[in-house]
Amino acid sequence: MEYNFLRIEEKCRKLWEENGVYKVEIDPDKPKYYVLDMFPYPSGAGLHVGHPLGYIASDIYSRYKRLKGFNVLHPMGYDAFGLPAEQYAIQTGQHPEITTRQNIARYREQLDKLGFSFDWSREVRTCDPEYYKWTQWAFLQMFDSYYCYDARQARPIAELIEVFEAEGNARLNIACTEEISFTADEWKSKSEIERQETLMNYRIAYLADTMVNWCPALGTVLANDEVKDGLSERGGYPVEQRKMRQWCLRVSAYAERLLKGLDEIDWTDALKETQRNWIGRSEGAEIYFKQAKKNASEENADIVVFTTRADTIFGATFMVLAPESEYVDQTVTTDRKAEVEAYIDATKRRTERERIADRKVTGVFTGSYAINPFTDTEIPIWISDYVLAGYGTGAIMAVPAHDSRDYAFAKHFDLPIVPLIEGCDVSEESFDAKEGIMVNSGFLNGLTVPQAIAKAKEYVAEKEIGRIKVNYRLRDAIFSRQRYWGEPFPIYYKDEMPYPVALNDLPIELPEVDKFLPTETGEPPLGRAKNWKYELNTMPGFAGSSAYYLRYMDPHNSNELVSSEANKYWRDVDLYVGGTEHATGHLIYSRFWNKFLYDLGKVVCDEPFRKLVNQGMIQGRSNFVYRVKGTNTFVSHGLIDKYDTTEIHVDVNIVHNDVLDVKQFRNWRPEYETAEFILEDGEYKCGWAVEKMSKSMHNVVNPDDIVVTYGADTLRLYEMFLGPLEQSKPWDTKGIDGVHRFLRKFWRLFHNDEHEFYVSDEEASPLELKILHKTIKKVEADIESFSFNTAVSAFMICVNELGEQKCNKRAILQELTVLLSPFAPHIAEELWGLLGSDTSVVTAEFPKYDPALLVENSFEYPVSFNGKMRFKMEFPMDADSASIEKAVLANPQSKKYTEGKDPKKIIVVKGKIVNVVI
RNA sequence: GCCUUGGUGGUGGAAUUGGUAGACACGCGGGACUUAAAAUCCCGUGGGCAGCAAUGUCCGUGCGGGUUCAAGUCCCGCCCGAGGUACCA
Repeated sequence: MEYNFLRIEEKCRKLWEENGVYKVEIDPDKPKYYVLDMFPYPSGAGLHVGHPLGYIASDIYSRYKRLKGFNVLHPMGYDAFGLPAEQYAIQTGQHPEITTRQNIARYREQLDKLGFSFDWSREVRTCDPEYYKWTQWAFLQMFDSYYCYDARQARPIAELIEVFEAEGNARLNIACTEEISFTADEWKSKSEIERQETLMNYRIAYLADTMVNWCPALGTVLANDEVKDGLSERGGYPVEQRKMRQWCLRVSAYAERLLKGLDEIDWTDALKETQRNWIGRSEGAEIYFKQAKKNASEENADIVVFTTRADTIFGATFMVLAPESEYVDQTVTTDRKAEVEAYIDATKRRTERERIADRKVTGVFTGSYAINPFTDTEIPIWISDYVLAGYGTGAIMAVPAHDSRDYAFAKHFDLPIVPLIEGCDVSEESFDAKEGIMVNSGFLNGLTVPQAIAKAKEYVAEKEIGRIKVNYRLRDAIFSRQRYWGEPFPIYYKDEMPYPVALNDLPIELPEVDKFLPTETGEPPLGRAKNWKYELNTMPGFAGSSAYYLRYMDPHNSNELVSSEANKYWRDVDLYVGGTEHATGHLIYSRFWNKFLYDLGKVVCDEPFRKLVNQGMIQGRSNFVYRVKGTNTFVSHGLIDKYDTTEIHVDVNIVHNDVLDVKQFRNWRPEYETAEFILEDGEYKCGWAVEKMSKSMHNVVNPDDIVVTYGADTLRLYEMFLGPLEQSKPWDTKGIDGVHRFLRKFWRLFHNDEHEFYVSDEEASPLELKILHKTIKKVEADIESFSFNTAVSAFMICVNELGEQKCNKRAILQELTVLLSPFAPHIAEELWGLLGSDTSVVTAEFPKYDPALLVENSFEYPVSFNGKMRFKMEFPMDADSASIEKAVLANPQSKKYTEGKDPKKIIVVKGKIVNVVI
């Protein structure tokens, strides 16, 4: 009976399945623990070895927590709506639902082979109407809510209407799209449509004309986090700015809470920092600039700017408006009109990518002037695309001496530069640092920059020439997609105004269409559906993934997203494992969504994910062969300098430790059947490179292949052994043999030379117990700190040491088996059975280590002289410093290093080291 | 540019948080078993110098300084890689 992993693993899967060992129910007698993986998008390529990395880690932790007596919720599902399935559908006509279902089946098959302890009875799929019913439901709740800054929470729209009827909106401090004001009478005199339009200004899910990232190639808009460098994340197509009427979510209303919440959760600093930057809180002031009389009428509104450097206002020598700014109309003078329009037109035509690519200074003068409220001087108003319409007020006061962008602009258009900080040199570049003493700044002179900022803000507020303001970079999420394969909006239109579908009518199911393309008139694909009376857009990918962790708590509930009983028991995700790529997308939206549901009283936790661990990405490691040009001869990597060769990617699955399997290579492709090889040391050595894992580079390693060759337990251990979980690393099968060897050795501890299962009932020796308990202690500490690579090492050391002892004692092996079960569940289960247990190892108890067994009675002290370790000495554990000092000096070897001198000092660190200073 | 990370043998990576650098594994070299191979096991393996040898000795954690009895670890100044972000006022 050799270690036959294929037989063992199949047997275990069946056993677990038949006994439903991973099924979990609410159990008030046990503490809960919720371990969640970011659910995968089931792509057509199937699972590669990179996917399971995080799943293995979370599975180890889940199994560990189970052994520790926790009631562990560890579910899995699929993020099944998305672009690739739809793109495939457009190309082939195959319905995305069919391909998605096939892909899911394939994923499931692959996942099952790896021995995960998921409770599949709780599986969710975002494209399932029973699931997206609750996505639609949440949307309607947002449609029916507004955000109150004073209460710091979302409230029902009905409440707002009451206030409007009673006193208008003057006293409200609420999140809105546009600042407007009206009285109760004005509200009452509004028509139904006007009222709906007004309410739209406050809804958390609202419709608005916004600048969106439009991707013509995909025919849809994209969220900011779906655009990378001006290209779409999926497909890499150009993206341009366009004004469109779109559904949006008022995420920005939650900016402050999203920021504050970060302080309470156990995420890495790097990830929290990324979110903080994305939210981008900046404290500053809005300052009102009057337009100079000579070219302004009385009604012209003040131009409001946002600045974090109110202290520099004495150096504001001009103003700049964004080309899309609403101030453009009131400032442009008749004689400048043509030029200004030409400029605005030109900027509109440039895509974001073009703007990033060539960063030339461009701009145009409006012809108008504004009055600097601090200096009372007139300053020109310009327009330039370096000012963004979407941030602050879309207008700035330019301080060329202390802002590099303003500086470049001033130099280019020859505008005055006034330095405001003592001793700074602005002849070559601006002085952007917030340090130094103010000069040329009236009443701010002599103050330090931070003092001046505070004083200037105070002044602005006092004189009512502006107000103190906190600005956020975080923008509302665009929530419409002009796509087929997504959740339909539960919205219908009457007189062009949107109205919610009744809750009883949910879900609004995705209709059938003849093609998955936009209609001839340019409407989204849903425009093709017969008798479709609802919104034609669908929801974006992040809609379905924003609250899926709640649905797992109560996945079959048809009355509620999650029952309050289930929610009160499972509360929040204790451990969330996934990639960093979701830092500014899913992990912001989810937190927002959860906070909204929290405001509604539907969930009990404000933050959804208590602890978050990011697994690193697994990159591909490509291999190359080198063909001599014009021949079918291939040269080993060490000899390529001597030939003129072409580098060719070779399938990594026929390369082992960078050595090509020549026979398999000849069979790989027909054209290589007759290949000749120039070998070195009798082998063909391949070149290699680390690249993204992809089909075209022939470096995709499928977990199935590894499982067939080595077994799931080896794969699990190896992926953990590869290095720290958080670190990105190339996949490399070098070394997998070592891990497999460990499992075989482990197996042999229980088997005699005739391959029969054999354990002795003898009592374990103190040394054997010590080995075991040392391992228990180390492995437990490593699991707790997610240091799975060192835990695997500890197992290897343990087995080596027990092997030396020829230890096959039942007591030792029983505990060791349980200890190993989170890492290599199949082999552990099999041995557990062989040891005579009639229950599964899954339900065993994690062994407790006994500190008494680890106590040493002597310790080997390294003895150093001037910090250099020279030799070691044995001491009893209870030796005191004085006796150690004495013994060290009495040691004949010491004489050599003290060179006859008396030591100046002797440092004894108990249990650590002795250092003699000469 | 800014933020976050990381830099240790031929390779992946350890190092109890300031206390024996290189655990564990791969690879490589040597040996045992075998007709042979596979499998398995044992020994060696950072570099230099000295020695038949046990061993001794110096140098070594990206670079240059510093603090300390003691630095891979702390401080200051650089260099390089990875990820995020960027006319955010």
